[in-house]
Amino acid sequence: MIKQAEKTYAPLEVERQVQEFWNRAKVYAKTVAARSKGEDFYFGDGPPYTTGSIHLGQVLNKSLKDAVIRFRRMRGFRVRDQPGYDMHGLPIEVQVEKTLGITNKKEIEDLGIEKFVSTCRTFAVDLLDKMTGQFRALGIWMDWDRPYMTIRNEFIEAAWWTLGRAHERGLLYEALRSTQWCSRDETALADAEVEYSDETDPSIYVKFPLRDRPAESLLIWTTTPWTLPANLAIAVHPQFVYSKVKVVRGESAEFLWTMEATLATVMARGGVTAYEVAETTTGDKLVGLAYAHPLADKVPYQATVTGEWVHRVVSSSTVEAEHTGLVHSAPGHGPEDFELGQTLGLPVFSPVDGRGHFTNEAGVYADKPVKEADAGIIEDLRAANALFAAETLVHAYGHCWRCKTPILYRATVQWFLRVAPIKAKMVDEVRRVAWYPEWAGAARQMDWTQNLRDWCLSRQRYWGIPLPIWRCTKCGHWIVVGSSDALRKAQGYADGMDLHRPGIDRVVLPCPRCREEMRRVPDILDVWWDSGVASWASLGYPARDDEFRRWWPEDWIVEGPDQTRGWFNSQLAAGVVAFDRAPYDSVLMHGWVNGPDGRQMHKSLGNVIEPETVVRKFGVDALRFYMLSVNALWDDKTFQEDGVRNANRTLNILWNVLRFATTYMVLDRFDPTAPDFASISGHLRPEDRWLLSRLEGLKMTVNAEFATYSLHRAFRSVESFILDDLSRWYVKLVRGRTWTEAEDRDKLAAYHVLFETLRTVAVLLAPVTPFIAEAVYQRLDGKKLSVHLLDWPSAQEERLQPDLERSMSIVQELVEIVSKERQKGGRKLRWPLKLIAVQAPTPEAAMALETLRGIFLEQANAKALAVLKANEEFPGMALVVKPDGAAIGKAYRVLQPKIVKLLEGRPPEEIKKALDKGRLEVGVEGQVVAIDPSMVRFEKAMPSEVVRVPTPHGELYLDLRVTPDLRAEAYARELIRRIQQMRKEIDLAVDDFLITVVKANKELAALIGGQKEFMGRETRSRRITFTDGPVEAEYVVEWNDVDGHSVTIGVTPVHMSEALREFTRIPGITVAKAMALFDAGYKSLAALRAATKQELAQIEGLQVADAVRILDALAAKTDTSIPCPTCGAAIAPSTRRCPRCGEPVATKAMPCPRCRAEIPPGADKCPVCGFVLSTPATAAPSRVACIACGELIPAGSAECPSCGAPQTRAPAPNRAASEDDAPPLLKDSSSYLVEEPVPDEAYRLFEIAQKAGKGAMVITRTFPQKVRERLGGPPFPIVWLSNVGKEDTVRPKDLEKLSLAVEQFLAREKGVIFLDAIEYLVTNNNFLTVLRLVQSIRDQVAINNGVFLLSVNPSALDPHQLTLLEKEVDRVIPGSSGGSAASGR
RNA sequence: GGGCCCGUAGCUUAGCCUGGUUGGAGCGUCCGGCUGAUAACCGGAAGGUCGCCAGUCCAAAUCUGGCCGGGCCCA
Repeated sequence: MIKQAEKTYAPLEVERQVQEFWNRAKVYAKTVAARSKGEDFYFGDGPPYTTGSIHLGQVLNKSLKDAVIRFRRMRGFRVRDQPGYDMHGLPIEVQVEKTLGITNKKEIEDLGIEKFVSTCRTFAVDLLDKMTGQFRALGIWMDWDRPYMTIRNEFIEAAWWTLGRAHERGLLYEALRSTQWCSRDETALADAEVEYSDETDPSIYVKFPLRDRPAESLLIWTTTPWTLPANLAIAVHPQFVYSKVKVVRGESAEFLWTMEATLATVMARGGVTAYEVAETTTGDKLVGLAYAHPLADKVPYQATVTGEWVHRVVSSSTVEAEHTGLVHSAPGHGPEDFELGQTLGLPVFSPVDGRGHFTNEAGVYADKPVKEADAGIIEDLRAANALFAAETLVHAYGHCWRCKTPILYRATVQWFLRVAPIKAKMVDEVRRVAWYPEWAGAARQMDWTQNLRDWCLSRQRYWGIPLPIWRCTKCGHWIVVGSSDALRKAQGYADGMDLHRPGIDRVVLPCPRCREEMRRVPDILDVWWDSGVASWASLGYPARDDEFRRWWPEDWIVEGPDQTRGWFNSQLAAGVVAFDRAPYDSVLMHGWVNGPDGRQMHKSLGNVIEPETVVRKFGVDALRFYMLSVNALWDDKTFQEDGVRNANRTLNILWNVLRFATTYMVLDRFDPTAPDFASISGHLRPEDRWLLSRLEGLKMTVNAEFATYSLHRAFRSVESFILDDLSRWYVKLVRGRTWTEAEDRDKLAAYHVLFETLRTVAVLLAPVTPFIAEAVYQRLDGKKLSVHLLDWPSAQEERLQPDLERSMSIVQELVEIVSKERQKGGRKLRWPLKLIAVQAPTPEAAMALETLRGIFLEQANAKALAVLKANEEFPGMALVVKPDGAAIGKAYRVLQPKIVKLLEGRPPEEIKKALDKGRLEVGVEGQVVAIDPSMVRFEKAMPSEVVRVPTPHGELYLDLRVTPDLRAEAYARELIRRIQQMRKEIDLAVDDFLITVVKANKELAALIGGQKEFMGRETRSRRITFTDGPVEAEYVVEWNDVDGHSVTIGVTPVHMSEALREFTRIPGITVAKAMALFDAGYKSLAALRAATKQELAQIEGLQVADAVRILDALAAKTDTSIPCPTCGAAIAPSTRRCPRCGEPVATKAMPCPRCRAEIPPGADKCPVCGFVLSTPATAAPSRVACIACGELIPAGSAECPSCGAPQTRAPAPNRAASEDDAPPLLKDSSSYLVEEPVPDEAYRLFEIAQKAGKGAMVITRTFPQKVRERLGGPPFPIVWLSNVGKEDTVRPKDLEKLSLAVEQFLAREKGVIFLDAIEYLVTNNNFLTVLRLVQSIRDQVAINNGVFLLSVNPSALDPHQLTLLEKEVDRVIPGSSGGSAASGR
């Protein structure tokens, strides 16, 4: 049933209601269940880190996921939608450290790892809950009750198993390497964990004196002075050209080796202006030169270290041609230095500890944090005369991405994944996977993958997946434990124990080689390994493989650009390690959400916007809509609150349209299922067909755009459909139709179109704005429990009407031009135009104006439209009098000038009229002069108030001249507008009436006197009076400027709408009759109850039959259905389980009808004997093909959800029987109209009644014998309508005789009167006479407890006539070819 | 230095893949209109070197190359 939408769109309230409804009716679970038979679709959720609060980027991320999941479900897929959380790692460790008030690893160990890790767990779970709450509030439908968590044992085992696979394939190794190290967290970092940001560092040029060449030095450049104590060599590029430069400063001269190419720049750095090149050579010639370490006296190691290449110039092709071209090399620090050192056999000297402090090996610098030592080192260099230049520079430098500490390079022993052997496969997989946009894969991911280096997997921390490597304390043999099974018999292992540290550290295994103890390597795994294995870990693999076999690999994943090196990469690597393939088949990469200034949101920039703030203002739907439609998903977004405001505005307009539609539908008790679409389709106006065509086009666009994830285009097209097509055009066009009082099909057609359109829009919006989509659907339709249970519509191209759309767009353009010209010419829209002409329209435009003439005139507010040929003259040309001076002068001499002036001053039409009859006599200076046709010529001219505009569709003429009639109408409209505003101000119900008094000056009153009826109709004024005295009314407003006049308007509400609504609910009581009742003093149902039949029958406009009806209706039991407490559907009071939502209705236990055992509330069957109380409504509906388009639709659908075609009335199995589904039984005292081309259903009903023992009488045109053959049964009287003139015939014109026959029959017995020849009667009589006969028979059966059954072929009657007939009966029944449901009335 | 993305009105952007009416919107500004979906809404005007320069083409916001600016990632 349609419910009126609330007056204003309150997004937060809508969200609250809908969330509450979803929870109450368990809609999410039911939506999932409804697709349980669909094709599998494995969506992989990239696990967000549990930070406790979500940011706008995550709003985009999850909204996008939600939209696609919902879309897929509506397309019939069974979607795996388990969310995930990344819960291990440094951020939580850091947070916990802060909470516990500790700052380093030692303090953690002192506190106890046990306590630390358990605090981390508590934190993580708590943060997870908070985030889940926020995601839920965003309307994200995922399986929030069972997310995958990286901290679970089964997840840990999956990570172990995968590492085991790596080991099996020989990809795991332990090595001493220069690694990126976070000194705060005291752990190694992987490439993926290093984040670059600007840092100010020293930039120094240092001289390294050559041993065997006095006064000669090598000049190097570095930004990390703290690595100089560990310097062991200086690298040159063998092919670069180097110069020995003579530099003279003061007294002394020295020689510096530096690269030739950058000589000038480098010298400038050192402030050297005078220098000369003493020698030039290539790098290879310098190799082998020995130098003295300038800090040898500060760092004892440097004084003692020996080796072939120690403190020598070495050759390296990695040296770049910048700065001095000589690179200081410290194999214990830089990765390239390390590699170089390894090949040359240099020692790995790394005098820095895990905390980033110099060790004792660093001599005087011992114990200092390395960065703090920079200044001292620079000073020492200066003192040693080794400093050439010292500056600072700002450059991108790596930081720990979790704690932001600048990284150090430090040589440590770590565990690595060897990438080289699998890289080719990874690259192939990047190529195979479908990327959206394409460059995210082909360019970005490919670039990253091709440059991959070995992956450092080990971390020296606590809160993470323990590295499953056990090593023999004696022989050093190590193994990888691939599952907890392998630990089962181990010492210290208990079944089901938590696999985290420190418990796992106590597990000891026997060494298979030497039988000694194996202990776990204390490291934990990089958290990226956690997420990398998510696609199978979340499926419980390898512990069990049922889910894995069913779902894996992921069909689709979507994340931001940071995941190129993050999750896209870790999954790819882990997938290739474990299964030789990427675990995903398609990847969508979305952009960043930046702050309003276009920069990334950062606390320090003060440009952070919290999702919560935005949601509070505009609601979740607006935010989601904005996020998914503002630009292409893969482009970065500059978040603008105005954009969300705009989205909210669009949704508000949608709501307004809904409000508009439902307001009138509810007033008219519109039932979208009856009469059905087929019977309406003949009444569709061009604008209706236009909108439906646009709707199909919209479906096509949305579907096409969804296919390539161009969601912004999909949703923008929905938006412009709502705004332009639906709200700004269609609603404007149909407004008038909804005001029609009568129950006519034209209005029903408009309702149908509005209904269909809004319903479809709700469906199309369901993925992106799930709340308002649900709200719209529930108010409109609600046949299904939720809009999210509906099937996604596919477009029917054959329903497109491109010609009509083209025509409409031409008319729209022309209307637009007219309004533009009106604005220029100062004619408001309320002032009608006399005439619009289009000259030489293009063929398209001519067709448009022909088919859509009415729309054009109405929207342009013009009285007439003329279409002119190219050579035709504008019909509104003005007549101009051209007096013939010579002819007049000849006749009247000196009077000539005065006569000419006088003639020119008179209306030309008047002169022409007189001259056409003969001659015109005018008085000049006391004389009467006669003007004959020879003295005057007439010309035609374009009046100045006619505007001529060229348009692409033809030349447009607008006649802006105002006539008294037009003026009257304009003023009437001015007053109407003001009265309407007053209605609104006193908050009067739309369908209520007024008494209106208008005080205006005589001139105005006289002008608009003729418009009273128009004004009354438009303002629902039962009476309008003009007065010149004081205005007495309930509400009076003085309008000072009604286009120049002062008018006082008084309105007094009649307050009868409530009563009218109640009264018209009684079958057969029209609005007019209801008003008669009201006027007679019956203002409520209670008042009616107190009335007697006689009293009612005496009311003017009412008949005895009406009185009977009223009293019957009041006596009858009122609607006994109750709303389902869960979903609000109307259900019978005895229902135990709601057929719509499937939720229990009963709150009390009841005894089993069979065994008397107690059946608990909500149960469907007896727990003891199994007796089934009612058929469960949730039985999965089987699907059948639509008879028209072949789309698979739920069995029992009345209409195809895709093409709208009505389905034959195959009774759906398992459907709870309701009154509407049952064959309509003929009730006594009632009249029925069966609409069908041939009277099959009517005959069937008649037969049923007859078999039930009712008396019967048939009035027919068919030969009586044939009727008897067809109906059989006991004999019954037949009135044969025929002109044959036999005794038993009645001539079709002789309605009196017919009426008499009926009267006699009813006097004899109370039976069924079946008339199947109404069309025949109509063709032979005035329709109103036939209608009166119908009324009379109807009234007679009402009084005599008979039944009147009328069969009609709808296409044989004028629709208007059909409508009138429908109004006279109690119930209209669509026949066999008409549709499926009967319409109650 | 390398890879990728972005650059269109004051702001946010569509259009670019697949070249072709006069480059569309929204916000903001100014001016108007409308009035029972209106605490709304609608229209008009002003506002554009489509980052710049070349090239291809009958034709370039769109394709190609180069440059400039911004961003992300990598070195």
